[in-house]
Amino acid sequence: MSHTKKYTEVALHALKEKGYRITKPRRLVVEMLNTSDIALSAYEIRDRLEAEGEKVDKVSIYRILECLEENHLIHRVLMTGKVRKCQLEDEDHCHLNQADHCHHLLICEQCGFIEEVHCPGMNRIVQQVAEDAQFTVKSHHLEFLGLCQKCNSPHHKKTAAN
Amino acid sequence: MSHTKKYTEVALHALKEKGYRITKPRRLVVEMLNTSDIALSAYEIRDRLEAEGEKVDKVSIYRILECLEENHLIHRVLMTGKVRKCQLEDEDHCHLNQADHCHHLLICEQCGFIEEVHCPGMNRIVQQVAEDAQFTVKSHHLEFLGLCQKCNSPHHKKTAAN
DNA sequence: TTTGTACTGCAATATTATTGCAATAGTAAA
DNA sequence: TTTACTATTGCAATAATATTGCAGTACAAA
Repeated sequence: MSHTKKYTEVALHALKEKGYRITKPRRLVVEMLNTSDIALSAYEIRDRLEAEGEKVDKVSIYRILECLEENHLIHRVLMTGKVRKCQLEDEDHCHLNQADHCHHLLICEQCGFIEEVHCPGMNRIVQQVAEDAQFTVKSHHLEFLGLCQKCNSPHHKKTAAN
Repeated sequence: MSHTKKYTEVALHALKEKGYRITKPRRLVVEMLNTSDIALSAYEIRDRLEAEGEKVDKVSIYRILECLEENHLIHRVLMTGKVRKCQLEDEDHCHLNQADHCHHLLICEQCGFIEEVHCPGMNRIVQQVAEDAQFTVKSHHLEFLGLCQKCNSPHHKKTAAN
C-alpha cells in the first residue's frame, strides 16, 4: 500500500538528521515513490515527474536513489531484473543505522504491485544455512513472484497498480 | 564448485533433446560457465572467451544466455545487481520442463563465489505467506549475502574465486 | 552429399548508468 | 534578514549494457 503523505516528511527528516539537505528534487522523488504501489526505475521516476510538470535531471535521480538506498529508505527489487526499481521501506522498517535489513517481497507479475511481507520462520533458516555452509550471512533477500489477489480473481482487469 | 567437463555435454544434450542445435558458441559459453566458480555477465563471458582466443559476438552471447535461461540450465544472480550474471544449475536441479524453480544462493561479497543451498523450511514459509496475503506464489528467489568460509578465515587472501 | 533452416555475426541503435564541472540553492551563523 | 559556506543539482559528454534486422554460415536430418 502507498504511504501517507506525512511519511514523506518522516523520511526526509531522517535524512536531515544525518546531515543531508532537504532539497526539492529529493522531496519530489521520495514523494513519487511514496505514492506509488509499484516499484519504479530511475527513468520511470523522471518521466512521471515530467508528466506532472516537474523537471529533475536523470543524473540527480540516480544520485538521490543512491543516497536513499544507502540510508535504507528504499531498496531495489531484484526479480524484475534490468532496471533499478525502488520503493520506500515500510514504516516499521524505516530505521536509519539499522544493521540487518532483510527484504521479503511479494511481486505481482501482472500488475507490478509489490508488498513487503513478514516471514516468521526465516531466522531459523538463515541460521541453519549459515551453519551448514560455514558461511557468514550478513543479509538476505527473498522475493516471491506470482499473482496478487486482484489479478488472480476471475474479474481482474489488466491494469498496472497505481 | 565448478561442474565436471562431462556436465557441459549433459547440458548441451538436454538442449538437443528439445530440438536445439549444438553449436560451437553454445558449447563455449556453457563450458565457460561450467568451469567458473563465480557468476559471469554477458560481457565477462565474451572477454574471457576472447582471452582464450575464442571469438563469440556479444549478441550471440545474449541470445545463448536467453536460451539457456529459458530452459533452466542457468539462472541469474540478482543480488549483484546491474549485470546479467549466470551460472549453471546444480546437476540435481537440471531438469528441463521442471515447473517450480527455486533458487537459494549463498553469495560471497568478497570473492564472488556462489553456491546453491537447500533450505528445508522454505516450503512451509511459501505456503504460509501465500495464504496470509492471498497471493498465488509461482516461484521464489532467495539470496544470502555474506562471506564464504575461505574469505572469512583470518588467513584469507583477497582473490576472486576461479 | 545435399538441403532446409536454426543460428551466428555484424552494423546500427536503444536503453541504462556514470563522470566532471560550473551554477544553484539549502542551511547555519552573523 | 542577510551572508557565506558547501552540499547538491543540472548539463554535456561518455561509458556500459542490451536489442533489432538481416545476410551469411554451419548444424543436422535425409
